[in-house]
Amino acid sequence: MRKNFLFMDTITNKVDTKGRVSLPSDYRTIVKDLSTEIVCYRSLFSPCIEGCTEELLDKLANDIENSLDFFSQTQDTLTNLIFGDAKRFPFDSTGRIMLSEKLLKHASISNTAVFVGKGRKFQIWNPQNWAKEEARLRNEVLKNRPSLKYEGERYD
Amino acid sequence: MRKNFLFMDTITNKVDTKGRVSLPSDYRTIVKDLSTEIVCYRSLFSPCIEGCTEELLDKLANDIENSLDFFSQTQDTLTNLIFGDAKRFPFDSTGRIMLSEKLLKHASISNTAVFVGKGRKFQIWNPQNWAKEEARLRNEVLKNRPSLKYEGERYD
DNA sequence: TCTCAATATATGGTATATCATGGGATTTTT
DNA sequence: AAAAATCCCATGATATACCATATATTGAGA
Repeated sequence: MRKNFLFMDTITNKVDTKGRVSLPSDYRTIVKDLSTEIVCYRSLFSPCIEGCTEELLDKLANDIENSLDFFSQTQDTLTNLIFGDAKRFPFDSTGRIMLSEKLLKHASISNTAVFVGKGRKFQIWNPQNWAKEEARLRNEVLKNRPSLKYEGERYD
Repeated sequence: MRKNFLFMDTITNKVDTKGRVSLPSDYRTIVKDLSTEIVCYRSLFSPCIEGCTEELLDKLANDIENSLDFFSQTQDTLTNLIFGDAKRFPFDSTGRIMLSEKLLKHASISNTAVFVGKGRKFQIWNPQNWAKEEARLRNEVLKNRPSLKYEGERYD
């Protein structure tokens, strides 16, 4: 897995009538040396779209493949949901992608989309929903400061 | 195993009176440099058709052959069933395949087929059945959030 | 610190290419 | 000879590529 690339910052862009949005240029440069597309899917737990490089999903596919769990049930469930939903979104020379109806609906996005960096991934939110969610998250963190455990290999 | 090919997304295509279906173009490009056919077989656990590249089945055969795994006996049985059922389905210049009666019946497909990406594999469902199955899976995931953790990365 | 020019990025609109699908012609199978 | 499978062409819908304009960001000079 390539290191030193992180989706960061929060950027607000317009969605036109055809569903086109400019992918923030910072995000584009992350992918550029590999390809000209990004992968998006409906978040399983939030009303937003999630995005990442195909590289990340490819790694997931590999790990599953090599775990000798070709027939495992849990793998089955999750791979169905993630790969079944994920789709490549190529961006043209002007840097736009065309989000599908399904994705836009899931995130309640119509005119405006907010890109929120999340490290190896990013999310796309409806502006109002993101404002609320961010407030909620900040509040939660203040209340019970969670530990960022490194031994357990969880960084989220 | 070749990198960077993933069956993704969910695509709905028609099955015409002759039994022809367009293999989604994204799926075709995955196979194109190798061949012009895809392998399909009846899913062992769901009322759907499964598809993959011949390459993947080849890898499966190899893995079983070289496995010292204690449970490989079970894997062996399952593999037998798959190889007994699997068949190559060539697609023509317009990208269509003709699924067999046996497969269509197993998945209860008549007019419409839904292609569901699954990483290195994909599935073909009856539309109603897939809708139900997807709902079920999403529900299950929401109830008891399983972790898809591999070497510190989270994919969900 | 401010202003203005230069550059990069975002957005709107239009032309072009691609894909799914229907139908007919040709070949193969039984 | 009949049935089935394969191939090939035509078409409408839709996504993609491209060009043009607007907006924002950056940097230099005062």
